[in-house]
Amino acid sequence: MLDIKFIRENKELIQAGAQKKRMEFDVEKLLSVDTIRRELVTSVEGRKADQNKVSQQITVETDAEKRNALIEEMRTLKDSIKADEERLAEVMKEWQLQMVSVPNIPDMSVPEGESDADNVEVKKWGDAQTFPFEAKSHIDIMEELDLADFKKGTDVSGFRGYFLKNGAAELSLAIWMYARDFWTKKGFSFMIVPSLVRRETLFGTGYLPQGEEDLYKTQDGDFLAGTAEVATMAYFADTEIPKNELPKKVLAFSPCFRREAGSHGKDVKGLIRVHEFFKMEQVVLCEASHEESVKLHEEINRNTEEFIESLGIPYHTVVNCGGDLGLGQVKKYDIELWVPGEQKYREISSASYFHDFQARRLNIKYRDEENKSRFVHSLNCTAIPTPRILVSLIENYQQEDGTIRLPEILRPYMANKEVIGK
RNA sequence: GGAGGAGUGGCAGAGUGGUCGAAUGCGUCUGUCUUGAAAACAGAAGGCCCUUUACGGGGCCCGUGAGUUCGAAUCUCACCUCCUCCGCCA
Repeated sequence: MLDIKFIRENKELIQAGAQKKRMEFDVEKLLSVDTIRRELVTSVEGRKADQNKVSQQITVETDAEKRNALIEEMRTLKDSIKADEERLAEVMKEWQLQMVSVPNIPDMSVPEGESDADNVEVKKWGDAQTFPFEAKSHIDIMEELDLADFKKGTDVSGFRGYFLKNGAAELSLAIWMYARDFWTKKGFSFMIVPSLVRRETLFGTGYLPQGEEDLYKTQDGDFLAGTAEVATMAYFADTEIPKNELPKKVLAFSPCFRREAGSHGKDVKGLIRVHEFFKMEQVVLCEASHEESVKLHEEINRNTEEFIESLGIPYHTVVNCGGDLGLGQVKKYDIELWVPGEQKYREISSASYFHDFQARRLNIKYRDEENKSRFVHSLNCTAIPTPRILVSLIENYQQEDGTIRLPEILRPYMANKEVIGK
């Protein structure tokens, strides 16, 4: 959500932003609804003021005759107010629908482009290693070492289902605990948050009204969130955060559920794209300053890069083009890890900032230096998702004998084991 | 799942149809006093929206949304949340 006054004064910017994001949005349509809205509000409120004045003349002491006269006088006024109020309600509904569809303006530095194919590499780390033997896919490696069961996965859970077993299950726990240590050392507070969330939380974070088909829904009308960001942001909804607690940095853990509605044919095997997974997410709230947002955006993205570097997995970072940005995002980086089995980079992390887009919808405020109430800025970035991280971890660390060497940093979390074998 | 009770400002808490954006207490801020602080005394203080160059004017907000009424924190309905008891489950 953006400020309607800002939209009014910057309609060209808004329209250009929507164009850059390849989103259909007509700012003139919103503004014409807004004009009608304001005219109606002014006229209705003027008559309400009259009505209130007359009402105040009627008190307990008013005699019956005068009372009846005044009530009669107001009857036509009331009817006219009512008619316009009904019209206003309809206009407001349309106005709100338009307002939640206004795309946030992408940053100047966001490249033009249609889709993820147009994202621009901004950093590359590590060399895609060549193996002196024939490299296998994580699926083969894991099945041979009895680390996963995809057959049972689909039998039990359905399409894209999986079981993690033995060393892979332990490795998942190890990564979680290492991530928890890594980020708490950087000043993040650790939270385990719900995945089962109410509709409003998804509106607040910008996943609704668009994108409903990607979410699992319960018979009570609640949803299973696709990221811990949803509950974490909603945790702060309708609150005022003391300024000295900003920036607020949270490492949030939760199960995540995604229907992957638009990607039926893609990545149907293995652990790349699954319906149910776990994720550690960085969520940050800060003062309403573009510079602060940019600084923290770089910082949280760098955190994940460092984490990946400590695991020794080759990656590159891309800046997402306009067409690959969500409704509320101002700018986004994706970190993609090298997957030897596919000979390409696959997304592992996504870092976005929103300015006050989410905070407006969720009503998250603080008081600035002048004691003025303002909306915070919000940002988030994947810390680490499991099991997807296992794909590149296992494939990059596979050995000729079919076993998996463990990155040293993880060994303390794996009872000092060095290798995952049979 | 069944029965009952409750939701008021930063907090506690009064208010059951008009004089209530809301008593009172605590807390907060500003003065006076003081070398300074405390105490005491005096005073101030919410959000959203429309309008105005500005000063200002106006509307809405007592969990949320509808309704009754000339007039609603107060009455009616629905929903949400919390509490108590019973049932069920871990």
